[in-house]
Amino acid sequence: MTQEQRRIDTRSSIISAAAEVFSDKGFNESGVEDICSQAGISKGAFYHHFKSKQQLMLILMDKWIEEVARQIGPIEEGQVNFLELLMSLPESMKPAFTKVKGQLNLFLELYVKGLSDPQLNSISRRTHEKFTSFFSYVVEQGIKQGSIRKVNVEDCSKTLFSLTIGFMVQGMLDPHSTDWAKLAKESIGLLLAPS
Amino acid sequence: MTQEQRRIDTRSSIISAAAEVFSDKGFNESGVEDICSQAGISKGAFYHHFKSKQQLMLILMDKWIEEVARQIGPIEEGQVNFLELLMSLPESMKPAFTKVKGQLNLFLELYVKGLSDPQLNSISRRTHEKFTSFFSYVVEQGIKQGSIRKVNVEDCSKTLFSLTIGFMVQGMLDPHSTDWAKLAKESIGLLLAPS
Amino acid sequence: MTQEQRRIDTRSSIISAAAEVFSDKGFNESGVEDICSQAGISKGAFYHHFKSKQQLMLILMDKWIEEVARQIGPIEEGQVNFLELLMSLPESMKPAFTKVKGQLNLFLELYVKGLSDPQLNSISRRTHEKFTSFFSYVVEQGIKQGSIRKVNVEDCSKTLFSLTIGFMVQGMLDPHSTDWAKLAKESIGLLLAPS
Amino acid sequence: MTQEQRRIDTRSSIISAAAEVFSDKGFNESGVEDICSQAGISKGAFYHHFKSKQQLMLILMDKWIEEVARQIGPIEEGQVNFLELLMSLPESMKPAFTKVKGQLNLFLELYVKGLSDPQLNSISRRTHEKFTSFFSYVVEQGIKQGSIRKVNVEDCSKTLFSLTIGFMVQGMLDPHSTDWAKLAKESIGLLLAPS
DNA sequence: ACCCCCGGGACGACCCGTTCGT
DNA sequence: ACGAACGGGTCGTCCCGGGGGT
Repeated sequence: MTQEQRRIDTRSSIISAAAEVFSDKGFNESGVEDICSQAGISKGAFYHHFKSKQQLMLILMDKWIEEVARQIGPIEEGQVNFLELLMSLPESMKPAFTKVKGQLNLFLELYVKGLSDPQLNSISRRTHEKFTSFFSYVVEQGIKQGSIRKVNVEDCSKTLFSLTIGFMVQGMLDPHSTDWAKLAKESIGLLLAPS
Repeated sequence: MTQEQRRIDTRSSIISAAAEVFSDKGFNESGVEDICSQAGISKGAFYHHFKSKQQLMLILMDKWIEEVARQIGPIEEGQVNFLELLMSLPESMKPAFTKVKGQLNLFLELYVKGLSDPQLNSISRRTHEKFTSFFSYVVEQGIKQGSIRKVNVEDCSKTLFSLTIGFMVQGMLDPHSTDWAKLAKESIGLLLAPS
Repeated sequence: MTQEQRRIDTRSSIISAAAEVFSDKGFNESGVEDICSQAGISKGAFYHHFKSKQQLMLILMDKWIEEVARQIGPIEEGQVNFLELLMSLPESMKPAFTKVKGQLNLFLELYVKGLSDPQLNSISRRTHEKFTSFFSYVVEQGIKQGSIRKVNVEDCSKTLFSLTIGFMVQGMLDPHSTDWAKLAKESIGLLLAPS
Repeated sequence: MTQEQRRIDTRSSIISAAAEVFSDKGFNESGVEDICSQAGISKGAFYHHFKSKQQLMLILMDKWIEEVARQIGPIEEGQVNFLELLMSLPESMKPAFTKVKGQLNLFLELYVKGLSDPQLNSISRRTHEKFTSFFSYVVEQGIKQGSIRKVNVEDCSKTLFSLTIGFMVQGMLDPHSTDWAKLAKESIGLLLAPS
């Protein structure tokens, strides 16, 4: 039991150390050594738990993707206005994003690398899939409900994904001069409100 | 003169070799050695012309940014419908993008890195600035003209930039299943057409 | 008793795993990990039974040497022709060698290392001693018997050892093109048959 | 020119440093670092000249093999007694061997590894070939000349190779108690002298 | 007493961007 | 413009110890 506990502790201390270090300096610029000393363990321990730096990072990304999926996932069934849900999303995710602010760097770095690097490709694809399937669902429901204009669901979710990425990027580049959440909200409104 | 010519030739051969190699393997993964052998020169020559790998890359990005600016820049004054100009932009840039397809990888990689890395930050900022100022101009004119709905110009250009980045990314992830240019066009229409 | 049995089982499973792994990949190239997983035990168990990889290997070699000694050892007292005994030795050992074919690699590797490495020196010395003392005995008897030409016994056994090693090596290098046992037999005949 | 000279100097200083270090500690036990500091150069220089530790060692072995081939190679055409040539060989090679005494360790280590390791196999094969073809030639001539008994040339050269290896090994194990060259001479005599 | 897992930390070969003498 | 040399840094591996658990 104690043994099992120790294992888990060490493992998660490595993971959170890695999250921090990667976020700080980027993947390539982070050494395994850095992560180890940050986690207070040895390289032996590191390679006992993970077979490579890359694998650790993949795991990290998986967690991130699942985390995001969990945040956008649960739509309270009930009397929701789906358009409003969508429009309020940026605002409601703001705290989540600012919390893991550093992570976003890493995530985007890897996401973009995944566009061309076959080894990381699944990161990009899965992220894309999580978001677009969510958007598709919401838009579809909104259309049924009448709160969202009749649009092509597939296309629409892709456009929404564009906005998501685009505003993320701009939010990182210049976090303060603009209220990105508000802007996103308005854009969504323009796109989807019934005329 | 011959000296001068040779100098310029070498320099540009390095640059285009770098463009190719970087695009192929990414910045970190490309060695100076690779670039040199691709350009058919020695490391001595390389460091004679550029003081570091990073500097070369910065120069490369500069060229890229200027190139893009040149492509979107010249608006034929005259009887243009500014909304249509905007809407046809994705389509008209398609060949330009597919031609330098590999470059886009590199550009996005660096652009995203620049979001957090102070050394590369100017890449991201300047790119953003080029695009948004162009969008601002066009939207402004369009509003005057009446072809574009009355919107906040600043905000609108940011939204357009979001779409630009977002569709670029998705276009790289999955170039064939969707006609991204058409989709972008429609999105722009929804956003900007006078109601 | 059950305890004791288990202990012995584990121990010998480690030993035979080591024999296999070492033979396969050589001593340096074999990791303790490899041996453990091959034996189906943990590293902890390994170090419970043996104090180091090297010690295990020493033990392994000891077994090998004793095994060989046992094979060449028992000479049926009685009406043997000692020359014929010697000449038929290569043939009769052929099956023994081909069976443990892989082992021979390891043995020679360590034997040769032992020539210069003080830590392994006893391997080489003891092997040499086992063979030469056996040869000495046989030759001596053969001379008494008259089946072997009058030669210097010491020198002769050294020459026989040379042939042993030499044909082993060549047999490994090229097992099939030549009938090494037959060749060895003839060589021995030439050397020892009474003129 | 000076540049070229420097290149050659460095290269050969690495090679001789490697010869020394390898001989001293064996291949696996020698670090690239050791070789570099022994040669008074940096790791960068090392990898500029050789692509791996292994490749360097292969080159070293090549040189060794060629060197040995050169030593046994040139048979003065003229009035030689081929049997005597063969019998005096061990004696005449004694100085050559004692000079490169340390090398022999390494050579045997690699030779034996080459028996099973495909990457090193050429070392063993080529060595074997150099020796046996030399022996074949001499024996053949000796037979024509009448100084050597009529034997199967191929088989005979293999037996001679056995003796070569066998006495080398024993000579390393115990250099002083026995006059190996003399012993080898006698063995050859027994094998090849016309009856 | 036997065995397991976890961990330690030194060290391995190799690569890299860069400088400097020619 | 060349290419030899530099030397610090990389990830990953290795052999081994020690504290829990059965």
